Amino acid sequence: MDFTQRKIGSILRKRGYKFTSQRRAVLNAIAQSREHLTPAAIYEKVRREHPSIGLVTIYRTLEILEELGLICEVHVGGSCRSYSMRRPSEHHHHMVCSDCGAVIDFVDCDLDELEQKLSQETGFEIDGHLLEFLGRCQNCKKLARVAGDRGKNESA
Amino acid sequence: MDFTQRKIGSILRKRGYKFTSQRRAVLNAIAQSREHLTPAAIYEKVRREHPSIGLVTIYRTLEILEELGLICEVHVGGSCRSYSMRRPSEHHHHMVCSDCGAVIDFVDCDLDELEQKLSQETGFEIDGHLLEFLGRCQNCKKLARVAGDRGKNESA
DNA sequence: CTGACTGCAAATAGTTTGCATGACG
DNA sequence: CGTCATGCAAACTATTTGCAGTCAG
Repeated sequence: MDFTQRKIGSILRKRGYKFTSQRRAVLNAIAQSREHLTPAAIYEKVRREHPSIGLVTIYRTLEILEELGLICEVHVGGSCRSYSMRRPSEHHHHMVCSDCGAVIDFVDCDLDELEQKLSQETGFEIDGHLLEFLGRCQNCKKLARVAGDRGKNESA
Repeated sequence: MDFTQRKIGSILRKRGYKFTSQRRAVLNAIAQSREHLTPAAIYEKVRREHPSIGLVTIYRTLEILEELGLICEVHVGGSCRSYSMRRPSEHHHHMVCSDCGAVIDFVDCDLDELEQKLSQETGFEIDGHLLEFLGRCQNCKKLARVAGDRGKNESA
């Protein structure tokens, strides 16, 4: 992880926020998961080590963390509010597994050229883009193949 | 518009759905707007000519229209549930104006190469992608410039 | 200490479901 | 005519807000 707890703490404090145990727990939950998590999922995770935490706190913490750019949203696939850690200052995109929800980041996108072309053609002033690939990760692909071999009769 | 009312009617009927005046109205509302509309916005629009329509009907109609591929969702920018007409059978993407909400479609995306590369590197089996550009359309750009010239003091 | 943070309960907003009536084909 | 669609009310889910007690700095 590129952002250490310590570093995050100081980022929060610099902005006048406090680094409470709840916020630490939320951050941990997100950082420890390679998947993107919904507020509810984060709540469940955090509750294990912090049974008294309220869902409200999750929402408020997510709002702050996003404002500070410490986490970022994932869009593809149903729920529109899932979060994962952001690698510092990297412009990046997501590849989302539609089966297990795993998210792989990648940096590589050659959209500048397209961006310029579109900008010229349409007169748009382009601020940014959202690029996400949706598919199946290696693991789920394997699992699906096995299940497929076994379940050739019960195909719905 | 590439889908005529008539054609849409027959598409619906082919699938066992009926082409009611409410569905026609919803379709009209979406087709007549170059912007993407939220269910609530569609509701308001449709109510003008169809005061007794229920919001529920909007939701149910949108579900069907999306299932049939007649409309498609836009993601970028706050609300996660906005719809616009889909040009038939075109794989396309959106350019969304963050000021006025205008959506311009474009077809051109050279992501196959990137897709293959990512697929090889990560083992993902990629099903599709979501690509949206966010920016300011020509018109809003102009307006902003004028406002900016006038309001150089009152910048909030 | 003091202001920011937390958890609770309640308020909102957005979306879905059950049901009796009404309209399409 | 039968089936699917509609509109209403109510149920749900997700998210936000108000408030009094609590905690970090």
